[in-house]
Amino acid sequence: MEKENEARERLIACAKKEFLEKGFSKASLRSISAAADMTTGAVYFFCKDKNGLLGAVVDEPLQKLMNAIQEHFSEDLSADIASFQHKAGDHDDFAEMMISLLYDNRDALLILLEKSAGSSYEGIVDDLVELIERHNYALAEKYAAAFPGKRINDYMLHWLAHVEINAYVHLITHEADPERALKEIKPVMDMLVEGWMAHILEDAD
Amino acid sequence: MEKENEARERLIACAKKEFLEKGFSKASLRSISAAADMTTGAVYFFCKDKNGLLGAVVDEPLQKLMNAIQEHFSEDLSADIASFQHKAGDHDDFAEMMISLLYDNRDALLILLEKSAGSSYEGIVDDLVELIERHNYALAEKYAAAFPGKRINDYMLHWLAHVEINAYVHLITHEADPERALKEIKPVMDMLVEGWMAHILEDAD
Amino acid sequence: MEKENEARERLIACAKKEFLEKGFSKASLRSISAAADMTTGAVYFFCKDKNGLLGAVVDEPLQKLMNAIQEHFSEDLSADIASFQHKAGDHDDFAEMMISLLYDNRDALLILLEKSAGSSYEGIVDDLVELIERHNYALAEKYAAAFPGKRINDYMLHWLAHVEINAYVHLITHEADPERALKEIKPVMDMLVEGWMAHILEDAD
Amino acid sequence: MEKENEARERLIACAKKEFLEKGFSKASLRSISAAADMTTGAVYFFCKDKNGLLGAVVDEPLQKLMNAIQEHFSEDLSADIASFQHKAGDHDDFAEMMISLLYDNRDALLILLEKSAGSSYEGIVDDLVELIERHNYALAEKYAAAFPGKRINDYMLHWLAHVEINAYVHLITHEADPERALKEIKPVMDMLVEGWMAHILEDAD
DNA sequence: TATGAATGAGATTTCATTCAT
DNA sequence: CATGAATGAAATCTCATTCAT
Repeated sequence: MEKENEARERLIACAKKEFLEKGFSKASLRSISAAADMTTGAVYFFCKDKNGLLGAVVDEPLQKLMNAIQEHFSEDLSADIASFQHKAGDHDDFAEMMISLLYDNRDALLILLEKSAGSSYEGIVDDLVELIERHNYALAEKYAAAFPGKRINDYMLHWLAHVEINAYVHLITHEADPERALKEIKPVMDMLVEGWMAHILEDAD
Repeated sequence: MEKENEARERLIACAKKEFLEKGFSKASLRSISAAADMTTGAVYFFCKDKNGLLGAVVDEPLQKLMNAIQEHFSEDLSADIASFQHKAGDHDDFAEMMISLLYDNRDALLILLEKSAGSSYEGIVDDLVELIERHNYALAEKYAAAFPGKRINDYMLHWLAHVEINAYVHLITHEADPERALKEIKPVMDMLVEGWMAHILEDAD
Repeated sequence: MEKENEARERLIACAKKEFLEKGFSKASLRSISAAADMTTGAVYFFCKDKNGLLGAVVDEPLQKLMNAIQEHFSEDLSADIASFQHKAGDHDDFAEMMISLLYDNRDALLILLEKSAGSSYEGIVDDLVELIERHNYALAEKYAAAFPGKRINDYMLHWLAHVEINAYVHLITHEADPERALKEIKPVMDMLVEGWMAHILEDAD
Repeated sequence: MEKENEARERLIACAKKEFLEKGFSKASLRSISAAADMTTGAVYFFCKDKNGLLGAVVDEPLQKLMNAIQEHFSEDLSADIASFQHKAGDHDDFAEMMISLLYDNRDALLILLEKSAGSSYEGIVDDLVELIERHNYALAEKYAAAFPGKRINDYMLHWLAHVEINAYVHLITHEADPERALKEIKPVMDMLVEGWMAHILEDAD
């Protein structure tokens, strides 16, 4: 029973290695299947195609990540946000969750976020950015309500979402140790919150 | 007279288009030369190889960019930096210069910065980050001198250089109009300067 | 059962033919695969590359040849060489062995020895010459011991090794029948032995 | 006036260099003309084609060599060969002539004899062998007249012609200095003469 | 369940040669 | 006298994918 999965897991492990080293486009199914000690034909038994093989590597971590973010956001928004002072603390929670998720599946997520060009996942970073962006937009609207004569700076909003995601991408790319990563990311997130509050609104007209 | 360069320019224009659409790796010399109405052999009369063709597209803009940055930095450092308050204004100059350079050759630089994976230029963004990082490190050391008991946060320094470059990459990617671009980038740079001053130093030990 | 190797053997047979006719460099994988009734891609399923295809043709005969020579030499040297008069007879054994090996795989060895320019095998004749040369040098040193005031003529030693190898190359090139070949090679080898004994030593200074 | 030949001579010198390094087949007209600082088109002004360029390099030395050999042979045969004892001395003359000719145009002749595969000159060594062979055959017939019951060993005759030519090819390949070359070739030629006399005739059936 | 042979289309690159100017 | 642009065909090699067995 378990044996049936052995080959599949070997395949996925080898695929992960190759994708990480060469990126999706340059990865070769031949060399992956050779490394996994099977034929190219076998790959097509386990997965639909090359893109499906990438899916086998990244789908689960991706789902976990998306779910966790969305769950966090729904709590975040439904909570009564009396003051934005609490944001920093919230971000600490968010950072801890993200780092725990990211480092549990670091290789797969590195592939997904940085090495998936050419696959159906190549726009995934933009999707994440959009997710963050939508959430932050809701937040910004509440914030703006307190400042008549101000309006949301859309470019800033988009760019900050972009930077927030890339802060995590940069982190898992450059820092292998999750504990140090948590220490590194905190001032980064603080800076982003401060920047958010200082610049997310601009003068109307 | 001008006719002599016609074909070459047609080739480079078509190459630019293809690189922009597909990226270096997936760009096809066949389809480039077909679009430029010549044989693949002819491409090799004009350029050494595929990488050389990319060079023909990006080398000049790249040189201009690097020279301008380096020149700016040497002025910047040699100037007497009595107070860091002036930094914001300095950044305005830098931003204007960058935007003018970036938008004069937007397509070529988009290719260089975002679509050059697989070519000899693929590390260029990291090179630029390093350039900024070295400059900022020198700045940070002067800054740190005024705060005993503090030391430079190396991760923050590197990440901020990274973000600074990517702010410009993001800008030319998402904003086609240089005047609007200048307006968009200003609060971004302000935010980075504020973040820099607030977080570039950390408590020693 | 045997059918599984059919295509591979067809390929190797066609490659042998083409290499023999055109030499390695001018041989075309396209025309080889066309002759073998398969696509060029299929060639790369069976072999690593063009050089590997040549290997598939010549490796086995080459190994046999090298092993046989080396084995003969180790017997030859370890034997008690009381008198050099026996050399002629020894050479008969050597000649018989060589001819039997050479004519068992005549086409492959013709390719290897005369048509492999441009491949990784192109220095193989020199390697064989060196092998013979080293062996003959050891022999010459024993011989020289009996003649004080004489020393080994290095150029002659090298040239004779060269001629010995080329005598066999010439033989398989010009004589298709192994029995006649054996008859032809005998006086040639006799002449080389006589020449060796008469000229391998020169007056010291 | 002389200037007109400057470019041509530069071209030929560069061609000589490239042919020597890469051999005729792998030599590239592009790289030759680039080295000679002219366009590929210009090559076709000076020479008919690639083969003609090789001709420009080797024709003159080749003619000199052929003429000298033929002249020597006609003297040799017309002379009254009472005894074959004189042959050794004759060979000394021949050797001196050959070395003088070969080393006057060493590079060109090296190309001709060893690097002309793929060109119209690729059979030149065989032509020279045939020239020698025909001459030696005439000699052998005179020799045979003195030994009834013997006949010419055709294979030996051909092989010895082959070896004689290759002795010179080997010489210019391995020995750069003409004086040392003359010293090296003498025992080689002696050996060949002795071998000739001992083995050129075989028992008639 | 898995194999291994094979495809077919594509990739980049090189080359001798030509010819209008 | 010489150029420089261009051709066109061929070269080797790589790849994801398929399918009979």
